[in-house]
Amino acid sequence: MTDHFTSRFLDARRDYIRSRFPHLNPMQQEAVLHTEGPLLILAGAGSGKTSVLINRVYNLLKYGSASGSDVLPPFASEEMISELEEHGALADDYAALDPVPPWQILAITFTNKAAGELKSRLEQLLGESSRDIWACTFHSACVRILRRDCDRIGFTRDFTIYDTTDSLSLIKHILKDQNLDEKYYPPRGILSEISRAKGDKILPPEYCAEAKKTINLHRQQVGEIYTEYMRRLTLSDAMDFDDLLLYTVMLLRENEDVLDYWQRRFRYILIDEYQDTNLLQYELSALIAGKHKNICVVGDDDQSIYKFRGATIENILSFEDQYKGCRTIRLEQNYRSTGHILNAANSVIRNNTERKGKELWTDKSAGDMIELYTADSEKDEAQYVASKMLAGYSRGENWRDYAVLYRKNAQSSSLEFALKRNGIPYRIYGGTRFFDRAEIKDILSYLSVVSFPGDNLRLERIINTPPRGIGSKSIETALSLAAEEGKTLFDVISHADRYEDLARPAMRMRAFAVLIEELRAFSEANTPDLLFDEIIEKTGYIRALKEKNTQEDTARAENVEELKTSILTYMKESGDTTLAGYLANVALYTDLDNYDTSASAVTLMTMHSSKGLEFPHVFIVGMEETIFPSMQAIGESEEMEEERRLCYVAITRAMKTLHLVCARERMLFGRTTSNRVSRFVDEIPEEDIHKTIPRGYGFRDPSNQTYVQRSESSVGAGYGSYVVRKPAHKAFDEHTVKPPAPAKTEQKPLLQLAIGDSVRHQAFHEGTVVKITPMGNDALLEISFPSVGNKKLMLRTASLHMEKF
DNA sequence: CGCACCACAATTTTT
DNA sequence: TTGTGGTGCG
Repeated sequence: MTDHFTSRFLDARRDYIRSRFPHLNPMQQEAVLHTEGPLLILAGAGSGKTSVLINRVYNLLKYGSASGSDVLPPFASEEMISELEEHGALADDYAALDPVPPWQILAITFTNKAAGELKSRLEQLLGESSRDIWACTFHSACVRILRRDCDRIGFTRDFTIYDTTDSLSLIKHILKDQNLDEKYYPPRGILSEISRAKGDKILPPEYCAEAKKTINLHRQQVGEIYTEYMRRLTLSDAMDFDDLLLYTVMLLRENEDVLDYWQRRFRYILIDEYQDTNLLQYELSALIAGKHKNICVVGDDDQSIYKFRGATIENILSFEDQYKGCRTIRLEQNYRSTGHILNAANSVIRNNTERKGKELWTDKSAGDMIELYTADSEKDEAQYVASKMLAGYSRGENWRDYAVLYRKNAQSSSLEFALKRNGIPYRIYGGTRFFDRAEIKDILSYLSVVSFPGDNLRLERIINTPPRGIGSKSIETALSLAAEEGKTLFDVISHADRYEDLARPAMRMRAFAVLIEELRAFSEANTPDLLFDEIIEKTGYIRALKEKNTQEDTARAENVEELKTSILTYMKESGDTTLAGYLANVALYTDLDNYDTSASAVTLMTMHSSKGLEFPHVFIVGMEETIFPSMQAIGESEEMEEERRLCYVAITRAMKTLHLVCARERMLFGRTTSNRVSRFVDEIPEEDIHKTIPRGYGFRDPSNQTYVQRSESSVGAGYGSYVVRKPAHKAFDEHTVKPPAPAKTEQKPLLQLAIGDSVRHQAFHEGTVVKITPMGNDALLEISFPSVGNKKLMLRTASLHMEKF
């Protein structure tokens, strides 16, 4: 066989395999075909990276290393070449070289949701065999690795996972015990300091040593807290989120056989959102990939928005140095957004200096221009958003195609009100999470304590919930007794009668300990869902809530019921009926995992949570200095760049239309404030954005341009508008001179309605008034619309979009 | 021991 | 403005 033959065979094979991915562009194909050795994919927003990931896995499973290898199969022949070239029936078999078994692939994503999506798309493409692929987050991968060998690092198989709330409350306890003032030692700050240390692989001894050198008393004290924090976690057989990574790295570093096992096991590693990884995650991936070096990372330095929680953009910026001979592929064709939107995104991000440099392009049309609307107030801002949505809905758009993005969660409330008043269905993501609710934490604490009574933190949480006459004083006494004797709180309360100091609560404490023992015995023989019932029954938790009979407590009781659903779902989906398994799963679970794209409702979320999602129509509200960019980023160039990346992320969520909204004044911490329009708006080229200032603003812009009327037929009264044809650089003057108060809101007279009246609504069409409830100088209407069902609308708002007939 | 009231602060967030 | 946490009283 000649070299010529070899290269002909390899070419034919590669071309054949490439032809199996006709739906991908050449760059994407390259990324799919490069199977051997390190690969860095710089994937811009909307460039189809998920597609690439999935097809890469498909290629590995189907053709193995064939497309990336120069090894010939045994018995390579001329016939095989022609079969490949002609795409014959046997071509598939001839092309394959050592197909990769699914269990040798590890695909790491950042959220459970992304992992779930990856899994389901792989299953669609590959069927059954995709089951054995590890598609999970760093954290859940670590849990699985740790469970196998946790005895080597001094944990039991059933170690529990502390979430941020647990960690926070542990920190608070330690502060209290060490007589430290939360004012000078803010628990959140301490926790993120500890988290940062762990992320940089600095353990308490090293941290304390470093702190001693600095003669910084505060830091030394933090070192003490850190030491104690770790000590107590270990005592409770618990790990926090960072520990999962930390201990896994330590396990692999210190145990060659374990490292060897996992290195052999995972021949191919894929990591998504690499720009969001920290040092620990980098090290973990380097360890596992250490043998085969088949590591493929996907990321976008421009979308790195989590530096504040320890992500280091360095990982992606220096990947090429860390893996010599690495292949870098850029995916710059955007399949999501139309021209103006993309141009705006490129123009904004170009102002950052710390980046690899990447320019998105599209072969789509320019599409609609970006709209900038300058609202009066946050109320007006919200009403504008609602009106635009109603207009869209009346043109046949679906609610689910709309999203409103904002910088911080607190901005959601005015939007919520506006959407409610207008009868627009919406969903809010973020804010307080289901698993962070007190009642859920309570029940989960019961489950944890049943699983491991040595967990002082959680035992303390439930010892008097619902109230059973064990007050904080008694708990404190018991805790210090436990500390003195080196026992757990549970040990002490089990034998409370042996301690003089606990004479009074002794009976109640023992009764509680007996309750836990009984539940433990029960859990030995029963599945978690039955244990849940038993806990509710024996503790009277729901009963206590229902007795209060307030609306809030009823909602709480419902949440608790909902928790049972989560247990049942877990048991059904994983086939695992162990309590420890469920608890680990729950700790790693978040609300975003519940994100349901099929619901017919508009989406409200922070720009951060929107990463990875896309919507046909996007509104970004609060485009004002001190809000976005946020107050704390102003004057800090690194943070400003992160804000700008956030802006880039937000803009690139939009597929067809993008509305930016700023408010002339808004209520901030109970004060009316007025801020200049966001610098990011200025960074968008004039030809991509169309600035609207509502009728009634009688002020001149600095460049003395005339306002030109523009017709806006689709939206009702209140949003007819004037436009600056060649807008001034700023939407309004930079010193905060307030323009004369506009007289523009609710120019339409209120409708005079009675029950039974027929109305025609702009978006919901014809309907009949079925109920009117006066509320102050407004009224709550309930109108029956044959096309959409019953809607509750506020009279004042609805009058803008509705007429009587 | 539980509840009510007042002071105080106030991004972003996944696991 | 809103939510939280601490204190003081019943």
